[in-house]
Amino acid sequence: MSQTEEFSKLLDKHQLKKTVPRLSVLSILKSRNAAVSQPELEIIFGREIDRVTLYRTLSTFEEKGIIHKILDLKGTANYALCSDLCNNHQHHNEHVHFNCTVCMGVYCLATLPVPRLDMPAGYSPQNVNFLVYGVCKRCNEVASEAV
Amino acid sequence: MSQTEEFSKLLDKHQLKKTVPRLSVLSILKSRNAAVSQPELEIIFGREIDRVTLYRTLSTFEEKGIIHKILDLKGTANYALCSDLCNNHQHHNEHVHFNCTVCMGVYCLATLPVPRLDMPAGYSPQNVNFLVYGVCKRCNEVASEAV
DNA sequence: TTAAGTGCAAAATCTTTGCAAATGT
DNA sequence: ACATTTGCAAAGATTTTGCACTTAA
Repeated sequence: MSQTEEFSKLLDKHQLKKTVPRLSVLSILKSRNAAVSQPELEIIFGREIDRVTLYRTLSTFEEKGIIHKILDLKGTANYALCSDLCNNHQHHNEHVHFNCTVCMGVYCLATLPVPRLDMPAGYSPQNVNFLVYGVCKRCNEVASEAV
Repeated sequence: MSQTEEFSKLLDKHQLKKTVPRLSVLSILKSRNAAVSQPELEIIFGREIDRVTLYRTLSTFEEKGIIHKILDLKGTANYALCSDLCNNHQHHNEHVHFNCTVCMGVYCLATLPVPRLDMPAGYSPQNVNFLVYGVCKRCNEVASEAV
């Protein structure tokens, strides 16, 4: 299935029209293996997509469970496509994210399972968000080359 | 040791002057066992402390490692006093936080240790942030009484 | 006394809202 | 043709900056 078909199907599934801004956002997010920050998306699209449209696109996608939001160190929103397991009721994006303090990139560590936790009595957990701060692989490599 | 003495010592330790805004902020945070959001602090202080002063107070406290910041569901900053283990180089606030989706409160689950994680090769972790979303004890109780 | 800290005003950002025009189905 | 979605303008909210006045040491 081509990417265009895939996106069409995805938007259809959620009764969303296939508009240029929506397809562009999906295309960018699909092309990355890291989460993309909202400011970065604004820069990528420039005048092609209005800033307000971007806000609305991202929030409808998030409501529908098409993408998920990761808040980084600075509280900036970063977005990544959800896996097929996501739906609009419960996001199963239960993997660990890594936020690099050098390049500020947000990476999904899909291979690391989120450990199980025993909540104190009375608390009903719904979702978890595990974020590790540190220096990512690429920034570590750049640092060692510079020596 | 009285609370006043305690705060004086804390501020001295970090070469910060003992001003009214700083002592007030410490006093509020000390009186809570949950983290307090910045908007809530603004409401609590009203005209007593300028909004800008509050921003500056919170950011210097965070830099010095006196308090730590937890970003909630909505990306709003919540602040809590650090334990004695914190210092300004490395915050050892490695415990799990719970963010209630009903009352929006942020609670420190100090009894729950943060599980150890094996990072993929090349990544240098510095700090972790484990946030669980759900319904807190009090909101669960209120809900069951209402039935 | 004097360096640090505060408060006010104002700038710079970020986010939301209302509505007319454009677009997808 | 019609409901949805977009883009613009403008309002609202949040955060930062500059500077004169105040305060702690």
